[in-house]
Amino acid sequence: MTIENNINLDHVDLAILRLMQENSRISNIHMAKELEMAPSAVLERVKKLEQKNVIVQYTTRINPAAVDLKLLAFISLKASHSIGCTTTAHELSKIEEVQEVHIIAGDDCYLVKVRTSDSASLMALMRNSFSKIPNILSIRTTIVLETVKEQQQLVIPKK
Amino acid sequence: MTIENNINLDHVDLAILRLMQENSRISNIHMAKELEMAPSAVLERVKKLEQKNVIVQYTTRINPAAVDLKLLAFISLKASHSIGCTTTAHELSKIEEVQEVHIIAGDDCYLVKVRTSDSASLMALMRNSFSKIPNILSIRTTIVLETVKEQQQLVIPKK
DNA sequence: TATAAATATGAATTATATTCAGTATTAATA
DNA sequence: TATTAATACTGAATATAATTCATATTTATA
Repeated sequence: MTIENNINLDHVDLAILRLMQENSRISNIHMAKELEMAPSAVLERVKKLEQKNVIVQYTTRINPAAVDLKLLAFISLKASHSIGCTTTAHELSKIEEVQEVHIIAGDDCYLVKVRTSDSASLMALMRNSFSKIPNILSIRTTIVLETVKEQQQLVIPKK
Repeated sequence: MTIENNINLDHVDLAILRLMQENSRISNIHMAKELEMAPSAVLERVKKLEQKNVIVQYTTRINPAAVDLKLLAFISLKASHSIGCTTTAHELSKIEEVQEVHIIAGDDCYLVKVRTSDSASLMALMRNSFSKIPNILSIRTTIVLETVKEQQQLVIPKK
């Protein structure tokens, strides 16, 4: 399911992905016009992209401020290797406010992206959730002052 | 357009956001059943959320490996303050492979998220794009070995 | 409480997704 | 290269869903 094997996307597939990445609620008819083919053919390809797990999810980007998540922070964590790396990573993943967990190369072990309403709730989160995870040696928090670009989309290659 | 003023989302709005975040292609009828109200009423609320810029975009999450973007990296940049902070940030934003640009507190100035196919193309990117930006004092690259959680979604508050 | 504004309903209409049989195209194989 | 098999596309028919709108209900405000 997760691993892709014999994926071979042609330029039509890539064009579909580009369109759907830009607007997942685009109609088949609109895409079909754009691509100069029948709606049913487009639909067939989309279904195939879903099956092949090329398309992971149709989602909605929400203004964080509108739902009171104004504080964004990146947290670097170092942990002792007494427990497996993925074990700790999964502990981190369980925390609701944690949006991303990456295992990274270098001195630190994990890089975590967190959203909270404000610095007070970030503090609370550190105290109540992060500190509870065993074998963590150090925590370094980087507060984001301003986000200039946030393109959750991928740059689909030309060909 | 960007700044939210008198936004007041009730629990129905939040429920809609939760559903659409999970699946932006969910039908109105399905949502209406879930929320026990008429499809037209749901539609009206959705349109309003779009207008209010609470809903930013309907997008499609694509498996990065499927489009040959297997390398994820975070890059910390320090810059001299000879030029305004946002100027440099916008230069960084122009780079296609750059997914996110954050202005951060602390010693470094910027945190940038980048996706490329492999380390070679990351190198090339550094040489051809990042190095071209004036007044950059230092660059520190963190390679992601494995992503354990990648929830681009926000945790919509209960109430 | 009276009035206005906002929100909801449900039926009618319009638009879109989905299905499917037939056809074309492409790829594989002898 | 000819033949076959597999894959992809088309277009019409059908099913499903979005959208509109007149009316009703609820909520907020004077």
